[in-house]
Amino acid sequence: MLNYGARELIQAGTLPLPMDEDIAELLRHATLGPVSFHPANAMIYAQGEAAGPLYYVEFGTVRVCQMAPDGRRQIAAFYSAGQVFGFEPDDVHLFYAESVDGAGIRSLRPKMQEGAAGEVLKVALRGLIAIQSHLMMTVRLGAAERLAVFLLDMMERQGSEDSVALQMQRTDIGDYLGLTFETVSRVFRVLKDGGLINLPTPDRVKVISKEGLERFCAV
Amino acid sequence: MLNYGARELIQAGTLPLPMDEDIAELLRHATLGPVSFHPANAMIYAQGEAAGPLYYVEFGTVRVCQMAPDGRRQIAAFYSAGQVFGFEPDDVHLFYAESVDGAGIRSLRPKMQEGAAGEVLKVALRGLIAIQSHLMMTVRLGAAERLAVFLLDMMERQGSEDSVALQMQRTDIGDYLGLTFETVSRVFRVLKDGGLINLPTPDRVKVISKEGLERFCAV
DNA sequence: CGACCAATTGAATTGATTCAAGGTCCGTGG
DNA sequence: CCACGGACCTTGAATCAATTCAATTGGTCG
Repeated sequence: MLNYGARELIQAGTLPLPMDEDIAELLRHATLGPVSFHPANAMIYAQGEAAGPLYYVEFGTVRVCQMAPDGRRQIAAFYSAGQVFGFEPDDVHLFYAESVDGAGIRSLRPKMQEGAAGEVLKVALRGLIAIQSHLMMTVRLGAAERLAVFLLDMMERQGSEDSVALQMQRTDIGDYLGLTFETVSRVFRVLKDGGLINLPTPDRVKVISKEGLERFCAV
Repeated sequence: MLNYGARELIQAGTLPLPMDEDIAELLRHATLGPVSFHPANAMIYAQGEAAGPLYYVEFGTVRVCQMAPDGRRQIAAFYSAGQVFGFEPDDVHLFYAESVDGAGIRSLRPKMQEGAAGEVLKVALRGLIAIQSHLMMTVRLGAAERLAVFLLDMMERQGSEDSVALQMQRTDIGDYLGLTFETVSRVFRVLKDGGLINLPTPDRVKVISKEGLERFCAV
């Protein structure tokens, strides 16, 4: 369901994929602010703050996270150029957003009088589903499987068949996958020793066997 | 946000709470089928099957799950009397639903021509958010914390201040919390030895210190 | 060159799982 | 009525995966 109104537009995916058509449609019914630059690790909005506009990523990468009272951080999603974030189901932000690597962000205010509500909902729902299926895979998979899924998603997002640029550091990957950064590092080594990937530099992954990665995560 | 249209009606909660107003409104714009009885463990709809109507729980408990190819099962949510389930973001069921303990179910077909789409979306979104925040807590909490959160949620759902009736067995609780049934059993013992709960019977939990349980899961 | 930050690696520890018995409750049939 | 069988729950011991703690390496920028 949801085939009652929002239908076929929603597709599960582990990472929020760029969904050009819907976003384009959303942009058409919205006023975009100017590009503001957020240096690495700068906060975009805070947990607990009143939810305001949406945000459109012009360049760079953004992480949307939740902080537990014990200090542990869970990253719900990464957003990169062309994607929209800032949806939250409440008037107050339950999550906070930060620039990962220096990002250009525009505020995006849907023109409600033009009936943009439907467009907003579509994009919002897709985002929710993406986060949900990411969490679903996270709870049941082991460390190596999680990283394999992550790499395959990144390849798809970046439109590459054999390499991934990691815009975020190990700690971010860990908090996204529910692992420590040491475990992420160790798993990279396991995949490398297994001949599935290469790490020419810490922030670039050369995928040698996509099939090998896929074999891990048969979901 | 989603404060564009679906707003304040959506509230995060770990378990889908009965949301009388919204559900009542949804029922008003829908045709309800007769009550059909599903004995314990009977399937209500299958994974992969075309998504059809929604379902309203008259009595009993229902579990909505996903099966991984390796045979591991993840329960996304439990639904009990007065709740609606069967929402899925696709034309095809990504999840399957079963009766837990013998449940009476009515099919529920929204009357789209009467503009029921909005009502459906509200209820659907709340369900998604509930599942999401449940998964969010699952990934980062330890076994005892997960069970504490679960018990507190059950208390709230059942409107009790000091006891919980467990309609489901240990395996179900385990698959819901991402634990094995042995671990669930062991954690019950730990909580009991810690003086936080009592287990007069395996399916009834007497909560001695709600504060003690809450101290665990400060989220 | 030195300082700093990220990443890697190792060793010990923890937490949950797996495998393997028992124990309890309940319904059925002798 | 009691014995038996089966389903579920509990408990224990060994194992395994990931974390924690502790260096060490590598790269980058003053």
